Amino acid sequence: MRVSLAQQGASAADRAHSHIRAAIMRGDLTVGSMLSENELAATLSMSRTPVRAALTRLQDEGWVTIYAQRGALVRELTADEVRESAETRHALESAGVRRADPARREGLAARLADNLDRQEGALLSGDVQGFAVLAMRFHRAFVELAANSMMLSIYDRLQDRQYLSILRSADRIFREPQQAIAAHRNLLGHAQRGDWVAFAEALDDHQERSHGLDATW
Amino acid sequence: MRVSLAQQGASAADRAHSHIRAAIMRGDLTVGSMLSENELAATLSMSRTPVRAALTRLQDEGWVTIYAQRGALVRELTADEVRESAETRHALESAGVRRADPARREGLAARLADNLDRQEGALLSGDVQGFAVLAMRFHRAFVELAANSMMLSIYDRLQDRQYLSILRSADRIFREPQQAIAAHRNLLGHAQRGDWVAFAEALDDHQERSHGLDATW
DNA sequence: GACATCCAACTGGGATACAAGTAGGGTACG
DNA sequence: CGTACCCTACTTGTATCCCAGTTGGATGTC
Repeated sequence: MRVSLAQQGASAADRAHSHIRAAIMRGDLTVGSMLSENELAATLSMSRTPVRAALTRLQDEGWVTIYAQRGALVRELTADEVRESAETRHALESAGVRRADPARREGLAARLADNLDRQEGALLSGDVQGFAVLAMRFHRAFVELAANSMMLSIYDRLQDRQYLSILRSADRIFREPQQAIAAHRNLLGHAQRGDWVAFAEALDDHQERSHGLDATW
Repeated sequence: MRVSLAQQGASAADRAHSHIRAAIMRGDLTVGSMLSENELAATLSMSRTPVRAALTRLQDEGWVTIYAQRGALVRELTADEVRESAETRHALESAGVRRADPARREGLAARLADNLDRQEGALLSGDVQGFAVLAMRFHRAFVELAANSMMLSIYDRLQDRQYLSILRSADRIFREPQQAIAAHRNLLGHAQRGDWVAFAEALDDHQERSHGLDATW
């Protein structure tokens, strides 16, 4: 999730950025609500200037839309965006598997064994949020194989942005818990063998089954 | 290149952003030079506030690094960034070919025939910049196959950011003009047949040959 | 001449002041 | 009662002001 905790050394603009972002992810600031620079500045005990900078960044990242002279609206992801994000993450995960050097690949299963166990536990105990975080980390591991920080930062932004819609569509997973786990083990197997073609196809299938065209996990 | 022309309706911050960005791409603001908010504000006849917003955005996009109380430095791409960008663009182009629906694939050769001819012309006449722009459009076409605006916007940002280093490494191409064209035709062939595995491998090769690990074209 | 110190002139970060535009409600008029 | 209008209370966008931190050169000292 990488909700960067408000560091003491950070600038006011950074604090504002992470505060607003966290509030949206928590559901504290609901989709469709209008954000006022004045209001935010007051609650954060700072002036409008850093708040404004934060909102601009949040717009670049897709969290809000700023309407001139009217305000910043907390955006919903459109169906298209959800699909496009899934396809983009697919591309990055596949590229990670494709570029993985053998040493990294072999360590992968060991590194993810614990994660998979805990996924199962979360599914059985009905811990939606816990499962979501674990699954996100699981998928991220494939991108990490590429040893490419640029891909990772792009991937992280897409995944974070989708966190809410992932939570929302979680029930679909919980109806057939074993299938999701099986799909994950399947992906891991392909990745470990370095079979990126099979991986890509399995990931297509996984994305499809998990939620029509929703998030990836 | 998409150097967004300074629109009259745009805000001062937008004007500042596109002005500075264009100046860097033109080589007017050289890598390593220090930008002063005051100075930029003066030449653009506006206050520091919009300039400041523009510089912040440019930092997010990787063009400059802002040092507190010192100024904004026009950044050079590190070798790592060049490599990582090439790998990321590789992932997106391959994904485009993979996701292309047959109808789009078939139109591709026709759509790029003219481009390829003009590439050849630019190579023969020694028009470096012209060739660079054409080659960038050529590669972009593969991403367009995915019909995914998110991928495209990510790709565009990477490609723009790399424009200068592409120009710089152009001479390597001009030493063996026929090879570059042949590689492009080869890529196009794989794409048209929908053979994304072969496409990915050929693109690896193409990137390697064009410039060790430099830009993609 | 080499080095430490200090100071003045910068820098960007943030707060505040002002300008310009929007939306919505109250009011006057038909 | 319906409608057009206007005015007020908001909103963001930009300009200006203040502050703290950095830097590099001038100065004094050894």
